[in-house]
Amino acid sequence: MSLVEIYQCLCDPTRLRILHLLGQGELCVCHFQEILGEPQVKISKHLAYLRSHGLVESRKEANWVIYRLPAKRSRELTANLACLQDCAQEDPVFRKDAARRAKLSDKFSAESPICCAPKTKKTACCPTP
Amino acid sequence: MSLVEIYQCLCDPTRLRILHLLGQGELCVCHFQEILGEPQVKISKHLAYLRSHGLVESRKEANWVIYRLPAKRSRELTANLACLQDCAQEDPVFRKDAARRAKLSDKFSAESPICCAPKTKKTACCPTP
DNA sequence: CTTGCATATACCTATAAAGGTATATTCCTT
DNA sequence: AAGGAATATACCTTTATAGGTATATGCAAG
Repeated sequence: MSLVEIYQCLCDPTRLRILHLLGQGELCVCHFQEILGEPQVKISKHLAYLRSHGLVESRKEANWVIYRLPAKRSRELTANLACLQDCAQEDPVFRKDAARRAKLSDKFSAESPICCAPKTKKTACCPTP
Repeated sequence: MSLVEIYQCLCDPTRLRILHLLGQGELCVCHFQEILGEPQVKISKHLAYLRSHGLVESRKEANWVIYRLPAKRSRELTANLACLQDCAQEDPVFRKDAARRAKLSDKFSAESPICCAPKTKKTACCPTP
C-alpha cells in the first residue's frame, strides 16, 4: 500500500466519510447506509475499493458484514488517518455524520457491544432501512 | 479548496514529488524537469493542475516561471503538506529527489538567491537540459 | 524585429473511476 | 427446502485523468 494509493483512496467524498466514521470504531454496511444516506451499491463498492487497497478490513457477523480500520497500519496510513480526523473536526458534513452515528450508538449500545449483533435474533439490525 | 480537492491533487506520484520538493522552497519548471527526469509537458501540466486547485502559486521571472507553495494555506492544506513531508522522509524516491535538488542548490546558491536568476544574463538557467 | 529559449496549451487516445440497474450470493428464519 | 434480508458483483454509461505530439505564447538577446 503506497502513499499514492492511500491518497487515491482518500480522494472521494464518500470514502472520506466512511473512513472518518471508522475512526470511531467499526460499522456494518447497513449503518453506513443509514448514516450517509447513500444507496447500498454505492457504499458497498466504495468499501470494496477501500478493502482492495488495504485501508479497511471486514468480518462477517451473521447476515452482516462489519468493517473496521486495519489492526496493523503502516506509518503512512496512520499519519493520514490522523490528519483526516483532524481536518474533519471543523467540517459540517463530517460532524453531521458523527452526530447520526452517535444516535445509532445510543440505540444499539444498550443491546450489544458491536453495531450489528442484536441481543435477540428477532431484532433487525437496521430499524429504518 | 476542499479536503477532497486536496486529496485529488495528492493522488498522483509526479504531483507528490513536486509538492514534496516545494516543501523546501520555490523551484522553476526547468529544475523540476532536471530533478524529476520527466518531460516538460508532463511537469507543466501537473503544475497547472496544482495551481488551478490552489495548491501552488507561480510568478514569472524573466524567461522562467517559479512555483511555490501558497503563502496563505488553509488548515487542511497545512496539515496535509506536513503529513506528506513526514511520510516522504523514509521513501527512497523522495529522498533521491531531495538529493538531486541539493546538488542543484549548491550549483546555484552561490550565484543567486533564487533558483532561476543567474548573476549574469549569459548564464543559462538549467545547464543540462 | 527576428531568433532562441522556457513554458503553456490544444488536441488526441487510452485508461480508470463513479454511479446506476439488475442480479447473484450468503446466511438466517420458518 | 423456501423465502427474505444484507451484501456483493456484473454490466453499462458517463466523465475525468494521464500521457503523448504538435503548436502557441511570452520574453530576452542581439
